[in-house]
Amino acid sequence: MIAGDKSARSARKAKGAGHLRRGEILSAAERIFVRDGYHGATIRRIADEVGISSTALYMHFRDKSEILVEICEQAFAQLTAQTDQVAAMALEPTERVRLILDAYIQFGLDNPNAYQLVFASPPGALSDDKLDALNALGMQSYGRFVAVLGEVAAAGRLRSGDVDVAAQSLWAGAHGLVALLITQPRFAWSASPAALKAAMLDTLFHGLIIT
Amino acid sequence: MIAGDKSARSARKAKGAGHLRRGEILSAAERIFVRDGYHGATIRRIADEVGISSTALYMHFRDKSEILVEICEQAFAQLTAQTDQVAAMALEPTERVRLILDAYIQFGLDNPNAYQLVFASPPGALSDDKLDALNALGMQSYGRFVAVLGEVAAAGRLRSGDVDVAAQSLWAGAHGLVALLITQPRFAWSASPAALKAAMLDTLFHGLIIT
Amino acid sequence: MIAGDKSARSARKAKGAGHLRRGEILSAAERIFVRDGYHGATIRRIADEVGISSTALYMHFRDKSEILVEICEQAFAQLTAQTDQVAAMALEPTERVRLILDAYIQFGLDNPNAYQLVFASPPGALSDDKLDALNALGMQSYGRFVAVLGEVAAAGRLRSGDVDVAAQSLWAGAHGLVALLITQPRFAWSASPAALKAAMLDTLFHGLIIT
Amino acid sequence: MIAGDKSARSARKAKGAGHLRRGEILSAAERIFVRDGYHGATIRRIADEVGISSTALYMHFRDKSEILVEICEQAFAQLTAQTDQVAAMALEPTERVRLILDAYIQFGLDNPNAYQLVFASPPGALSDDKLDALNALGMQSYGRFVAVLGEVAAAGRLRSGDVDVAAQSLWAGAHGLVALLITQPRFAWSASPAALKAAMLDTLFHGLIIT
DNA sequence: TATGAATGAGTCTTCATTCAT
DNA sequence: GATGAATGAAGACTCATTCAT
Repeated sequence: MIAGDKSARSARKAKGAGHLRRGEILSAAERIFVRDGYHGATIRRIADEVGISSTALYMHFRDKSEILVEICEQAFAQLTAQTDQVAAMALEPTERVRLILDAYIQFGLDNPNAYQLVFASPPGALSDDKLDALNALGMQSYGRFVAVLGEVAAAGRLRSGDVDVAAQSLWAGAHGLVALLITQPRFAWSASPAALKAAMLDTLFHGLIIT
Repeated sequence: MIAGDKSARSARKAKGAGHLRRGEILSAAERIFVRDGYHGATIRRIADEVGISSTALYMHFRDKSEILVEICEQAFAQLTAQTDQVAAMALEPTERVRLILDAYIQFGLDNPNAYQLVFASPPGALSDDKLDALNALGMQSYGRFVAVLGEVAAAGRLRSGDVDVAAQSLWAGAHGLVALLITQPRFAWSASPAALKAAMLDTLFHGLIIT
Repeated sequence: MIAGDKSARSARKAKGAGHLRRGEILSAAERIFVRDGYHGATIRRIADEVGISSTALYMHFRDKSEILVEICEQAFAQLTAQTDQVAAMALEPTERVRLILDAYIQFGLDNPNAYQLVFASPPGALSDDKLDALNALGMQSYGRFVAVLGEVAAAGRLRSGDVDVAAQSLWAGAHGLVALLITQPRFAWSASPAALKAAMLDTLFHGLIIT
Repeated sequence: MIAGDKSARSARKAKGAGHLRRGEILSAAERIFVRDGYHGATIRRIADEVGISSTALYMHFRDKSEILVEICEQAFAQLTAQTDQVAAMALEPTERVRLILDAYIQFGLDNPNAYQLVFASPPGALSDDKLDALNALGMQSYGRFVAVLGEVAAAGRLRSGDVDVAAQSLWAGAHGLVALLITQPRFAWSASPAALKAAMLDTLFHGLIIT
């Protein structure tokens, strides 16, 4: 039913200005989610930011969590597309792994809002159903990544034996940098985000991959 | 718990009683912060968990954020003490660096509540003043860590030239693992937290430090 | 229903189209009034049930209460017609009184929705004007009934002296059964509605009318 | 748990002024329920009537339906007590049956508010659990009544064979009068409520009971 | 005739906080 | 040191209704 609803709604909105409003709301919500966190992003504040009444939000989204979910879905879709693109490049597997991670970190820095939503949404914000759905989406991108890393392992270029553990270490390293840069803007970082990203990738690659 | 309360009542005029209450409140608050997130941890729920009226909380803490701050302070104090202890050990600097990071990760896994509070407290929860104070505390522990890493660099054992960048990479790597393990319990981790911790430390050390 | 709509569109300028819609809306509203009560019957739900937009309802009815009123009017018209028909039969007055009451109860059981609306519409739902108008309609049917009962009295067959009091007792008895059967479906009724109806009529007749 | 809660709350309130407030709220709510119906009786209006903030209501009642339930419970308790008292009188069974019904009707006329709440609470107002609980309470009073009517039957004084059907007819008759008098104040009643009550009881008794 | 978009008032409920006792 | 009662502000959400198209 939900799926039916949605397809009906997209059909409706495709022909009119509804699409625009939906987009406006999503980006306003994203902005506020970042600035004030999930609970600070109240329906009223989002509506104010868009310049409409709070009631009007309910014409476009069933409830508050639907806004959150949609933002995450968009972000994940983008991430997966980006990962797919890099994974399909005609390059050495090790280079592709590095590019994927590079793009991942860059994505996090470019979309701190969505990134935080996905990786640090507060307990209770989303129902288990929605969390599961979101997790499944996240797995798509991660799956691509592990596949390429598998190629590296198959080529005998992985220092550690276990592909999964290696993948999780790389992911954790990338995530750590994104997360800290986002949540600790007051920290006295000693270099630009780009430089820190490069340093982190160097570290992880020296650490894990035989070049 | 309620029974405990009552038995304590006979001794409530004893000098230390207020202190005990404060401690009870702090640990109750910490428990709930973890379970329900910052916004889920309401004054009433904390008071119920302790077994006192919500009004009574205000006899011990000026407001909700003060509870939060105190939890963070305790956590940081513990972290700093632990870092100091390791830093003072009679070991090779590289070994001390590794032990510090190991203890850091372990601390995060053991105190996910406080850890999240400190490194992912929702925007708006704390005033800028309090954030600054907390940051200063955090710097103590971080400063110890950088000092030891400086010894490593001085011994020419640092692959990268910049001590600060190296420190930040190591921190980010450690933080990433803690953060993901805490916030993604649904993920299909391929090894135990301890094993993942070891793998991450290996990676970071192979990557950054000349052994 | 939507398909039906579209096929009707070619003929929409035909005189009766508006009338059909009106009827559709009324029966949808009636259905929902029963299921969800007056306040549960929202404009949107009615519109959804019909398969049109909520705005479209306002092309046929000035506001929500107008729908309510019209349903009641229809019900009363039906009740009056039915009463008239029985009252005109070539039967003993006592038999006609009984048939009228029988039909009244049956009407209530067959149209619990409308019946409740008329006899238990929630305060505030209707303006005083509309209530007066509805009352006047109700009086038509009641008037017919009293007239026939007058014939019974004229024939000296009424145990009690006062025709009006007798009429009101009979009405109350009939109403009581309808009302309880409608509002207390969870009660452990010991017989079918039809049997209870017969029992109630027997009681009232033994009680009031000399046979 | 609910039971535990309640007993704790009564214990708390028993010693202070809370009891008074609770009572004030209940009677204010009852007044408004009558005047405006269940949905018209909003938390805010009730609070205004009492002269407190709407928030304060939640100190005394978990939610709106709890107020409703408590009113009904009180009414039922009163009704049961009254029925018990009459049922235990040293009178002929037939006289006791009549007195019970008389008191029942009088109770409805004296407490139109609670009466309507119990016998015409709108769908959706109460959860099934609460409805069941209320029904069980109602059955107590009804059970007493049926017992006395059983004595009448045992004495061979019941015109109809089935005690249950007879009881339900009597109940319906009594209810009908109460319901109409309450909901149709605009009707041109030809006698006082007391007179109509007497007439109704005469009718029902002539109809059902052999004197 | 019909609609999508919008709105202001209002729903119940929960929050952190205060005050008299 | 502790409490019950209270409150104003705010939370998400729904309502009947309107208006431009």
